[in-house]
Amino acid sequence: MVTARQPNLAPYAKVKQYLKARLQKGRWPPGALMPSEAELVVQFGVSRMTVNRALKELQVEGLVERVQGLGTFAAQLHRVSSTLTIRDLHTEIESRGHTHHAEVHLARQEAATAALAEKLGLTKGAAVFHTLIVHHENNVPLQCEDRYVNPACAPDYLNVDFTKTTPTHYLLEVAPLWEAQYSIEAAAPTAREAKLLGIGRHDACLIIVRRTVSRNVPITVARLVHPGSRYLLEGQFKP
Amino acid sequence: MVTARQPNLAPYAKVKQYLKARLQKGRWPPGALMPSEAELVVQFGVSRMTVNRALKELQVEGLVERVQGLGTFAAQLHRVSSTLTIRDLHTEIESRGHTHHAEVHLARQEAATAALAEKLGLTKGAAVFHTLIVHHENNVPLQCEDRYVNPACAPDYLNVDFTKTTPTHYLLEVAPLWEAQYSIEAAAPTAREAKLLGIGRHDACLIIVRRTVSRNVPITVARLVHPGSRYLLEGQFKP
DNA sequence: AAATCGTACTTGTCTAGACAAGCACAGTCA
DNA sequence: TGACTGTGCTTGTCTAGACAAGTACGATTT
Repeated sequence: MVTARQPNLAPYAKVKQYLKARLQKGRWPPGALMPSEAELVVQFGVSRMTVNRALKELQVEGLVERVQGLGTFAAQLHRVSSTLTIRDLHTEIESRGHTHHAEVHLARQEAATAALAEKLGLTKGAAVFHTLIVHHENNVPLQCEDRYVNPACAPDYLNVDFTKTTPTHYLLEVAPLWEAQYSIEAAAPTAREAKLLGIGRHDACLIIVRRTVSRNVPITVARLVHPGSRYLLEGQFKP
Repeated sequence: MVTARQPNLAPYAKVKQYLKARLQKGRWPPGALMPSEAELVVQFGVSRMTVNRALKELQVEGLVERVQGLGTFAAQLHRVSSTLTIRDLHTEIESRGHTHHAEVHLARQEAATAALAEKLGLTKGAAVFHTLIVHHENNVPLQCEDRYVNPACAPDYLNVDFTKTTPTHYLLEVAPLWEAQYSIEAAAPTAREAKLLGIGRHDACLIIVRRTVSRNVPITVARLVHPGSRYLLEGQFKP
């Protein structure tokens, strides 16, 4: 037993660390049967609940697979999955130590088209709030935010000063987030977007379309257009 | 107590469901103090370990925050984060019920440039494997895969028939995945990529650059170029 | 007034044992 | 041969109690 690295580690954490280290060293190839809870109980001299916790956490992390009646198996790791976090742009820019400012190009009430009404759970022609805001990082346009909001969720939306707070931030305050769908694609901007972002009509853009729902009521649909040359989504995966 | 929806639900799951439902209804605004474990023990007539499990799982899901000595609080939900899974392209296409085939345009050994050697943990001029493969979905080019592989991790890489198995799949078999970094951006393809994908030189592409590491040894660096009009990354967030 | 201490409450973790449920496999019976 | 049954393994879940550790707050002392 060579697990005496961290003497003050909790017992469940010791078991977990031991298994994780051996998994990484390739002790159990993907799909191989790992020691049972009973064996680990004897090996570490702890109770079964403690071993169970270690294994359950490894299962949540995707490192092992457990089957009742069969045993615990080393996971295949046949996928690269990582947590993609879409944060509030203002926060993201500030955290880089840069300055953020927003230009509000449009903020008004409109009548919903059929397609939009569908997405926001309204009827065609119902009132919706529409804002068009360009966000700058160090005075360079970074994002064109074209957003429609369900007035029922945020009646005061149009009175907010969006040069001081972002729509994302305001909406999260007003309506706690309970569901979101997004899609990411590369495409050319519309003529208007190109002009607002100060880029060419045929420059590639990274476009995120996001729809959020709170308590089963659609809140907002947003189209976020970023100049491809200035925006990068990054991520990391580590078990 | 109105939690008798699922009579056969395990006790810990009942507690969890109860709290989740009330959180969603806004019973506790973000940051509010929620019932303590002791209170829930009395309310549900279960042991503390059972309540603890329910709360711990809600914590892992990001719905509550717990502070030792203070209590359990409703989480802020001030972030949209979801698991972005990058799967093997072959599997992804097949799961859509479409056919996949690959054209191998290049598969040879080369000498590493300085930049490449850096990324693969080799010295400049060392041997690297280089493949250039175009993947088709229903005979339409979907991805141009430009990949460099560390020969130490996969000595037989160049002998694999990549019309039958994808490099991603083969490498995951040979070297279990332990770390990956990726970036996603929108940009124009190179002239060669445009030709291989059958698109215009100025059409927007979604480009994923991925670097994977196994057991602290870099395995491969890949540049995956997708025509923007034919590829979409989608995701969902739901607590 | 400021620093210290004690107390009550919280979550974090562990134990030893229990029963249920799922799976594989050997043995039995028709 | 084929269907059934028992047995021994596994994980899934629960219990009642215990001690540790962190926080807030009031009471006491300096």
